[in-house]
Amino acid sequence: MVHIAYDQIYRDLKQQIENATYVYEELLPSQSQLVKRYQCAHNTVRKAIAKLAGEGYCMPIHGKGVRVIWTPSEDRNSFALGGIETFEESAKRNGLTARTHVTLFEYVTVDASLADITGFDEGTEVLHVERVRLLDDRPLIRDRSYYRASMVEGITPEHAERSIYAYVEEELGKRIATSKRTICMEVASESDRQWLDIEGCTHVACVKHRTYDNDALLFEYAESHYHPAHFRFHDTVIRDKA
Amino acid sequence: MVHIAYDQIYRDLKQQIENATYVYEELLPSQSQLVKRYQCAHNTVRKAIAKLAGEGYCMPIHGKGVRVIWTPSEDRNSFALGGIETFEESAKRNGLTARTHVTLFEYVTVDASLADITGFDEGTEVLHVERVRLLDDRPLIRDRSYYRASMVEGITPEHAERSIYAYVEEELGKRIATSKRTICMEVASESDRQWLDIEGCTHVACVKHRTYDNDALLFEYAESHYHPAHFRFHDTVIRDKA
DNA sequence: GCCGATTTGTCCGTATGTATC
DNA sequence: CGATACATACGGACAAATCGG
Repeated sequence: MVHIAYDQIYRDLKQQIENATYVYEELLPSQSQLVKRYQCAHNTVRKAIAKLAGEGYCMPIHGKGVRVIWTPSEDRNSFALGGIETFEESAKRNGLTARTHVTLFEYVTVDASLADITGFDEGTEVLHVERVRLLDDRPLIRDRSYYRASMVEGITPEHAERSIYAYVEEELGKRIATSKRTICMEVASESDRQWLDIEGCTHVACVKHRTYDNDALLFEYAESHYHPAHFRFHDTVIRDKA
Repeated sequence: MVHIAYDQIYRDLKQQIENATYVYEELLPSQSQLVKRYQCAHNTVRKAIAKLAGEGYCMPIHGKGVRVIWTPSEDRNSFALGGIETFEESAKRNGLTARTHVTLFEYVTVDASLADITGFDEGTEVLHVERVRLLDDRPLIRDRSYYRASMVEGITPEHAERSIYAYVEEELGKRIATSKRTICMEVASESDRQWLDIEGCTHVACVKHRTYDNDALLFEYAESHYHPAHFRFHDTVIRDKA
């Protein structure tokens, strides 16, 4: 007997919601019906529904059913995982072409203050990379990143021009797994004014994140400064029943 | 036999991580050990760990163990569910007192353009409330909200001065369940300049959200405009294995 | 208000697959 | 290769909420 993965059921239902097979405010077939349809266990269906609910497609109602809360206008597919619009998507949305410019590429040793900011232990060797992202030659995002040097061996500025993640995943066989972020607004700094095209903007959107590799060890700390007009974030919150 | 809820295990482990019983980069006891300790099923332990992982406390590594990735400096308790710092928490963090001022309280019928923005059907009766949140008498957040009128019957401006959520949950017995958000930066509008203390700021942080009640029906649409210095958001992203 | 059918929510115990060491 | 540890799935049981008669 071949198992139908919960992920299959998840993708199937997701497509049917986007297809309008099941529409906004409608109830999905009951879990027991889905169990029959997919010839699987109760828990397997539930896992698929939980994933859909976490992405804002539906919402289970105890004793009643699972209601669709997704509308066609929400094209969440165009957003990458995590909710923040990627640079390329922002480019596409605005009909522009994207480019990356590396402004700094050097190895440093983490001191006390940098340790506090980045989360790397003092004394750790890290690669410090600064990049500017351009849309149609307008510089709109500035990244300052620190990578644990032992995890990006053999990397060159050319890799940084393209995608460091791609290098790490494809060349080194590592996987980026979990990321913790803080989003806030910051007063535009001198460097922001120097590198970004933010005339008439007093503030920039700032995303700070710590990223862990497939071994759950801190791999990267980064701060991204966005032109206010080029930052968007999507999210779905499910409230606890406590 | 009394069942030990997965939520108990979740809270227990969470506390032990915050207690430094298990510390950063350490592996938690294996799931089979936890099964013995809590006298429960494998799935129950897994559900607790999944919840912790979703909140950035730990990260399971296939074939290896579950690693703690939480550090004491992350006081995520001070943030309410959902990652956005609440008004009261922001007040506490800055040692200030919070107050709410209702600037508008009227019933309207949803027209086409409002329907597009809010997600309510055209013709729906909604309560339009505008409020300003003050910290030590400095106005820093402006809310424009639309509530489905049939879901907030009997509400008064006095309720809005305190907490509409509290009224809805305690008086009407409704529960707010799921919320979908978009975060972006917007150019400060005339109203923002009129009501908020944002001198020297060209932009405000803007959070738009649609909230669904315990019946999974759209209950509220709201836009909150934040003073740039008073907006913070926390998040943990877990990457798919696809 | 009560009862019974339906539906979601939680948990158990077991089996098997897969990655790490 | 074997032992360990996480990942997925099954089938059954019961609890809790909803709804209609």
